[in-house]
Amino acid sequence: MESAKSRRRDSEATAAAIVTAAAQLFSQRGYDGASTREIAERAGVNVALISRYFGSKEGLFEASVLPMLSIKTLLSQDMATFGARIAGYYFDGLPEKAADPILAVIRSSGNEAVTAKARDRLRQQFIDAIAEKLRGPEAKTRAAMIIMTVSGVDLMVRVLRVVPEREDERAALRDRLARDIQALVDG
Amino acid sequence: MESAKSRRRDSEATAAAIVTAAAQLFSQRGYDGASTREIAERAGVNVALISRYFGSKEGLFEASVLPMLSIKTLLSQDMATFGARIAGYYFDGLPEKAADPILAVIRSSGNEAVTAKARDRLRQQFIDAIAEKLRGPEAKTRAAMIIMTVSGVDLMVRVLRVVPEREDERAALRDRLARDIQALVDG
DNA sequence: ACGGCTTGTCAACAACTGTTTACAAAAATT
DNA sequence: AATTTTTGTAAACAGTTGTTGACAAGCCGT
Repeated sequence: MESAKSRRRDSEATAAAIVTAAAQLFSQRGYDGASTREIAERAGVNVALISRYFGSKEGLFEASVLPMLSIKTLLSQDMATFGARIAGYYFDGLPEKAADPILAVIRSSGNEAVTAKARDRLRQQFIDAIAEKLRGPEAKTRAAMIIMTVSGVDLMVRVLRVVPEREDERAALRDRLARDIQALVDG
Repeated sequence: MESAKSRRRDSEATAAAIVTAAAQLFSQRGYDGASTREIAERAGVNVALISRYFGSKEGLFEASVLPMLSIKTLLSQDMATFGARIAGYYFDGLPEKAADPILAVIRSSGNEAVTAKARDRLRQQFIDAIAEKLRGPEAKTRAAMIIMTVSGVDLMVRVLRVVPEREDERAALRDRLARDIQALVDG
């Protein structure tokens, strides 16, 4: 993170620092927009170490963003409150700077090589993972609808930052979102 | 479009060719990913003409992508079939190469200057435009839900190309999408 | 304290970026 | 027909990109 001079030499720690910085910057600027030099600088590390530890920029993307593409934590809790939890995540004080793998994938989608890698993981870790948790008919279809809706929210709220200005309108949208997603969960 | 040599000199026509090529490439690769040289090459035109006619790359983005950010045509028809038309648009033979302004904005979202310009237009031309067409309570909220859902579909289908492999699953998803969007339209 | 291995630094590379400048060719105007 | 204005070309610019190779510094077992 900071002052590499003072830090004792530790390859694991520096590699981890690179991964953390990369996850943030890929989320913020996308794959092409985030330069290796900026990543290295934020990690308090020399640029050349990216090549050394991850082979290439693409290798770093795989090591930093792809492993985060999962919503296991959200799925591990009670599915009866899934809609409310999702809606709350996006509308109740979202952390602006935090690394968001969906954000990273979206902003990197101009790069086909990167997108292809994310695609499979997205299918497994999101749609299939959700479908498994659903009871009732058309589980796969409903899971796809959920992920489409959620990613649309992600897109509007986090990527484009198009949200209602008035507080009551925001609350209304959050509640509606919670209800509609929950309806898809319940079937 | 092609062979500029043979074409008679016509500033309007060449400017239009640049706009067309730009709309395609911005959609495909995003703002940063699409280079001025590639745009010029596709338009069959010298790179320097981009600066001459549009001032800068950003000027070209404004002139090519922003004007397309509208769904007036989809809103001008009978709103009772809105859901089905949207669903059909995405699931019945989508044209891979066609320029898609939403796609362009998504893929350019790493660039804040560009995103800011798109934000306002998106609010006006999409959310507000839809809200005007809706009858019943919570029109604005429902409009926001619609645009979130649709953009989520756009994201999954066009950007990440995550769609069900089996034909019947795709059809089920399309029908479900049509119904759910229509439900939001009807209130 | 010495050798060998790991970890980090520095400078350079070739390729590409958006933009500008000076100039040539074509068209319009006189 | 001569001249001015518009339209297009070519080359260069200054900057950034990802990656690499040679080298220095730190750490370890002996």
